[in-house]
Parts: sequence; C-alpha cells; structure tokens
Amino acid sequence: MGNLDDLNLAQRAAVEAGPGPILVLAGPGSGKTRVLTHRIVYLIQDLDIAPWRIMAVTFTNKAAREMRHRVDSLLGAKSSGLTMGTFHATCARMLRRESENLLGYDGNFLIFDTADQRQVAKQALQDLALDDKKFSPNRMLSGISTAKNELVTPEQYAASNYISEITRRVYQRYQEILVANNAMDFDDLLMNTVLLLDDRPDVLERYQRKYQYILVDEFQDTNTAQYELLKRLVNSQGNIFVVGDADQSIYKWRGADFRNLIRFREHYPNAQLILLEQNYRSTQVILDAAKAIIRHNRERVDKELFTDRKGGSQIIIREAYNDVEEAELVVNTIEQIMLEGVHLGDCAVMYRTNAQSRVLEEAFIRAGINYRLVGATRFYGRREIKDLVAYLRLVHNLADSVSFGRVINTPTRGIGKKTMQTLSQWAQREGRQPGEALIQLIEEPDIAHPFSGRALSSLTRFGNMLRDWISMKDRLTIGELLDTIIDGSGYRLFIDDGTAEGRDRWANVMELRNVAVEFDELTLSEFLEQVALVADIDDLEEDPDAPTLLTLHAAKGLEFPVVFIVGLEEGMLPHSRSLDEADELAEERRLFYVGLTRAMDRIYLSHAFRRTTYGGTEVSVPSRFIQDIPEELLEGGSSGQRRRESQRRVSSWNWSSQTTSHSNRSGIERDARQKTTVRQVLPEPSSGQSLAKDEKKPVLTEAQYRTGQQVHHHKFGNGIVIESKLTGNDEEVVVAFSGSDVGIKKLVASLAKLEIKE
DNA sequence: GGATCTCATGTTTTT
DNA sequence: CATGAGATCC
Repeated sequence: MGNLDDLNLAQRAAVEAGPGPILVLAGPGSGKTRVLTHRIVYLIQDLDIAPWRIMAVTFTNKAAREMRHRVDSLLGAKSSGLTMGTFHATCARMLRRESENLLGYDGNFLIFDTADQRQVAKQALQDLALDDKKFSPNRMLSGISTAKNELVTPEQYAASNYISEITRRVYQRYQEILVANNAMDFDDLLMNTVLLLDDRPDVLERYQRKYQYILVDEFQDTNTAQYELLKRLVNSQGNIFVVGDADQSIYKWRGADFRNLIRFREHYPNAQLILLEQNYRSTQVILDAAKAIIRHNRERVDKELFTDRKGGSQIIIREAYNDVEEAELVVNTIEQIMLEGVHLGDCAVMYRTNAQSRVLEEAFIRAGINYRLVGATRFYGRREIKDLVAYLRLVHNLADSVSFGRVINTPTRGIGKKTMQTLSQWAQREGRQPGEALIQLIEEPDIAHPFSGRALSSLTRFGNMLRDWISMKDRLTIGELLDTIIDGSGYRLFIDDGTAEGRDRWANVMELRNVAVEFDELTLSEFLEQVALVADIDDLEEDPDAPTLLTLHAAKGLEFPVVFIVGLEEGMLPHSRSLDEADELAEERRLFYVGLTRAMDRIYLSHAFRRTTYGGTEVSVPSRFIQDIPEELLEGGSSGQRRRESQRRVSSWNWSSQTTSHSNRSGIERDARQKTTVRQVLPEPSSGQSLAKDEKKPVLTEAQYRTGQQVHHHKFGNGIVIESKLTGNDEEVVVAFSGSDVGIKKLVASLAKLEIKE
C-alpha cells in the first residue's frame, strides 16, 4: 500500500506487474522514478520480499540517493539491506567482497580516474618504446575503453590494422600496469565483475540466489558490459524490471546502446511491456516542440506523449551578437522574469560543452547573482585535491605508482627526474613498485641500491615520512591522517603562497578536510572509493535560490520551471564532431530533446551570431534543430523571417565591427529591423531590460560612483568603491567589500543596484 | 635539480 | 585560452 492511489493506471500496472521480466518505456516526465520507488516499496511491503533480496541500479549516485530517500520516506527504516547504487559502485562492492577470487588484486584495490588512466597509458607507451605523439594516450584509452565495454580482454583483442595492433599492445601493457598498481579503471569495475561471474559459477550462483528482484533505471544507457552483467545476475525466475527511454539515450560515446531495449525484448520474449506516456512535467507547447524535434529521428518507436497542461507560454528564440551578449541576454531575462514571480532557483541554463559555462558565469558574477555550477572544474579534479588524495592513496596502497609519481616531489623536496628514474628502474629490477622499493630502502639499510649523496638523503627523508604515515593509518581517522600528511609534507606553505589563488587553493584543501572529517566513520578504502566514484551531478545541492548552470548531459533526470538552452548553432548543437555521421547527429537531437523536456513552464532558446572559440571569433549559423520547431509554438515571427533578419544583421555587423569596438551595440542601434526583431522576441518589451535597454536609457556621460565612496550591496554587504568607469552606456564599478569572504568585485552599476551610503 | 619561459597543441558529452 | 611538454637559464 505504498500509496498506489497516487499513481495513474499505467504507473500502477508497472508497480504491480510481474512476476517475470518487465520493460517499462517511460517518456520524459512520466514519473519513472516514482514508479521505481513505488515498485520497491510494493515488493517489500506487499510481496513481503526482504530488502536484501532486491538490487536497484542507477547511473548516478544522485539518482540512487534520491531513490533511497524516497523509498525510506515511504517505508520507514525497513529498507535497510537494500542494494542500491550506481553500476560502478555496486560492482566495486562485489569485487571487494570477492577479492580473494580476483587474480592479481586484493580488497584494497584503488579506482583510477581519467587522469590516472592517462598516466598509466603514457607509462604503457613508454614501456613499449612507442611515441606518445604518434599514438596519443587519449586515442589509446578510447580504444581500450571501447574494448572493455564490449568485454574484450587484451588476449581477445583482434587487431585488424596497424593502429589497432598498437592499441592491442598498449592495452595489454596498460592492464599489466593496473594490476601491478592494484588498481582498476572505471571500465574494469564492470568488466572484472562479469569476468568473475563467468569464471566462478559458485559465486554467480550465490548472487543469483541472493538477488530475486533486480531493477534498472535509465536502461537505454547500459553498455554491453552492463547488459551482460544484468543478464548473468538475473536468476531463473527472471524478475528483472527495467525502465528506459530510447529517445533519451545520450551516452553512445560511452558505449551505451539503446538497442539494449530491443535486445531485452528478444532475450525475454515473454517480457511484459508497459508504456508511460502521460507527462506530468511540461506544458503542451513544450511537449509539442519536443515531439516535433524527436520525430525527425529514424529508427524509433513513436510514443504518444500527452499532458493535461494545455497551452502554455510559447517558446522564445533569440539571437545575440556574440557569446558574451548571449550570456547577458540570459541574465537579463532572468532578472526580468523574477519580476513576474519566477525564482532564481527555478531557472536552469543548459549548454552543450562545459567550456560554454565561463561566459555565463562571468555574466552572473557581473550581475551579482549567485549561481550553482554543475561540473566543469570538478572539486576532485583540482590539482591540490588530487595531490592530497594521492598522498592518501599511496598510504593506503603503496603499490600505486601513479600517486607515488604525483607526490614524490610535491612539494618539491629535491627528488628530480633523474632520481625518480633511477628509483623506477631499480624498483623494476627488484620486481616491485617504486613506493615499495623506497620503503625497502628505508627498512633494510644493508640493501644494495644505486643512490648516494643528496638523492639518498632526500629519498630517505621522504621514505621515513611515508613509512610513519603508513604505520599510523589504521590508528588515525581520515581527518587526522590528512592533517598529519599536510603537516609533515609542508603542503600548506607549498600551496598557500599568499596570492589570492593560493588562498583559494588552501580553502579547497580545508574543504577536503571537512569532507574527510564528515566521512570519519568510513574506512580509508571506502573513503577513497567514494572520492573516485562521485560524479559532478552528485553534489548538486537541493534548491538554494540560485540558477543552475549545467551541460545538457548533466541535465538528464532533472526538471526546472524555466529552461534556457544556449549556443544553438551548427557545430555547437549539433556538435561539429557529430556532423558527418547520422547516428551521432541523431544523438545530438536526442540531447536537445532531453534539454527541452526538462522544462516545466518556459523555454528560452538562443544562439549567437559570432562565437569565441579558443583564439578568434567565428561566425556561426543557427542550429538546424531550431527550424524543426513548428512556428505556432514560437513567439515572434516565423523562422524564415528570423533567418532573413539574421542575414541582414550579418552585413550590418560586419560593416560596423570595423569602426568601433562596441560594434554589437552600435550595430543594433543602427539597424532598425534588428530592433523590430528584438522587440518581437522579447517576452515583455514594456518592462524590458535586456537588449532593449539600449534604446530607452539615456547614454551615461558621468559616472555615478566615485573612488572612496561607501556603498551597500544587497548580497555582498558594505564596501568601498575602488574604481569606476563608463563602459559604453553603463558603468563598471570595482568595489572592495568588507566581508572577509567577499573581497573585491567588479559590478555593473545598472544591475548591481548599489546604495550609496553617505 | 629546479624554476621559469615559450611553444605547440588540441577541446564533447562522464561513471 | 588553457594546459602541458620541452628548452633554457639559474
């Protein structure tokens, strides 16, 4: 009785379906998480299945957490024992538990992230005396990853040409290095689990007996390894429940194959099929636009998505002069719709590539608006964090040569390339990893070794420190261990050099320390696993009042009242790397579809006339996807009209850009037709900031703010004006705020609404 | 051995 | 442009 009354007929049918295999095809916003959680509750409560007999897998920790949370709130504490997590985390757990059956690994194995993988690939290339310019580590890694996703081991790898023969050799060596490091990469977690189950029928049988019910979210994102894993785990009762939507398949590049949905039906011909077609999220307008977009893809089964939310705001498409102005457009529009009662937290800005976030961030900062950013420079990707995690990893697993290499001379302690090389060679001769060799050097004074003088004393000092840390790692909490390492290594002096950047980095270190203290009850092994398997999206906090900036990929599974999708240009979305293959183009379209269907109420689409890609700016063409949205769903003119307008602007901008540096603004002012377009496209020109502000505001001739003035900002508090200058028709004010965590900010006067306090 | 500079190089999406 | 690798200077 997990509140089945809250469900519609199809949802309810899914929740209560079975026994046997069940395939739920769930359109966007059709309540699939709801169905999954209710299904779990139903199994436990109505069918009396013990929670520990249920496994539910997702693709992100966030999804898993959310599901557990919902199950718990429906069920109370009775869900304990439930296996719920990402594919990767679930596999890692199984592998650790079965580590004695794993050839070459022990239960302390580490998980290597992408940066670590690159190091290993480089090492492999070096070991094979191959030129890493001719065979780029990335290329090698992608070949290796593809193989692993297809469950192809180095021995099985069939080389069909020169480059694949190289890949095969590198793969082989790469794998040897991983084993020597007692480390697995992400793909290994999946592949090794499958290999283990194939290798050990007794283990397989144990798991099959244990898990009577398996549930899978986002099934369209499974790759071969994941699919095969599930196939093995499902026992003869065949109680597997999968939810997916081929139209939201956006991870082909990671080996995902939505045809697994079809394979599922072939493999389980008796599978019950349930369609969730009612959308509870979006307005009719949004849904119609999304359907119009996705309909262009071939090779798909059309779902009859429908919603009760008839009508709705029309979709707004705008062109900005360049990416900076596009960002301003977004910010201005957000400020404007706030007047209509929209909250900052209701808004999301989505883009194709992480690189696009910067311009947006800058625009939000100028406007003094907080934002939350998903991804881009992930916390655990920062240098200082990686350094310290490397220390922890090395202490935990002395065999980790990647961490060893990272840490041995950070902070610098007089161990250079030469010494490092000698150490590696010596270690290799002794059949050990460099870290192990170093400890041996410390503990066996009589051992023959190739070091002397300065190198020896540096090595000894570091080795002693390392040995001490290892000896206390089990007595100390992770926080204490981290403190000891920071202290002993002199890391603080190294990183906190007094500059603003140094302070930021130190602040990050302290943040890591907080995390460590927070996870104090975890073992070091668990902590490191946690660190390795977090995704960017995982630490998205719940609704602070700030707009969210994220990639379209990261947006999957989320919803927002107001969605902005920026950079709708050929080469951007669809991305240039996908233009010459129909499959990839179809995936870009799905990506756009995913973005559109995140929106509940309003959608703003934009593209820039010129875009700054690394180096210069390039003129861009509006995305082909825009033309696929029916005109009656758009506000402001037909697409044909817009295209003509944009053609005209091309000439006017080209013309004006040669004369003034603020060509965009003057260009707009000079082109009467452009004004018309802007007006048409704006939601409410009357209340309008946004581009239209240029027309209405008198040009500023004198600065409002002066150096030394005391000012107040609603968010940053009190401060003193350091500098103020006119920029075109606005004023840029630099203010030093007294709040210690605020510091110096550059603000745009018309947006920041500074009060002068004199 | 180490720091600093220059140059090239390449950029999708992520567990 | 932002990062990394190699060259150069201390």
